[in-house]
Amino acid sequence: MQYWLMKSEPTTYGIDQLMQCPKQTDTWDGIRNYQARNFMRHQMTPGDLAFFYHSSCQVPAIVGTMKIVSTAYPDSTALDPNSPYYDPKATIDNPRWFMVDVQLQTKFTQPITLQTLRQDTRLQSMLLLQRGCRLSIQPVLPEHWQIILEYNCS
DNA sequence: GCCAACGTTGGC
DNA sequence: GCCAACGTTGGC
Repeated sequence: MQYWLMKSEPTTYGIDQLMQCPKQTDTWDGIRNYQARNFMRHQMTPGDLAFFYHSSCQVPAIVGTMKIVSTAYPDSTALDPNSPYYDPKATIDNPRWFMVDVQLQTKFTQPITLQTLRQDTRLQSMLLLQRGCRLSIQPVLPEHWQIILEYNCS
């Protein structure tokens, strides 16, 4: 069982959209970065938990938690010419990109902002906080997971 | 909107 | 396989 952090721009797909889905479950599609894809393909397991992170917005923040509820399978948006995530190099036989299903677990009453995370010296080694880290799916250490969750109780 | 940092592409 | 050029991410 592993912990993750998954980024999304709220103007494209925010936590409220996930909340409104049937069973609060949806596909996490559109990942077009090999490192992020490989995490999904080879390391994510149903039952893993992930932070939902809002990026490229006024207040970048962790806004809730999700559960991974499927293994990785081909990302259909890569095959759809009408999708903004269309990739002409993807084929049925060689899908190139993958996605997983996620289910919303909790939406935090207060977003835990990037600024808050940066101020906590215990979190200094988090990938998210490293200079220039653009990885949109990244592992989170169990101790970091716990520390961050405590912010939701205070 | 700026720009630093990073990832990808493609010629050689 | 190198690396310059280009595209993207994402905080500020």
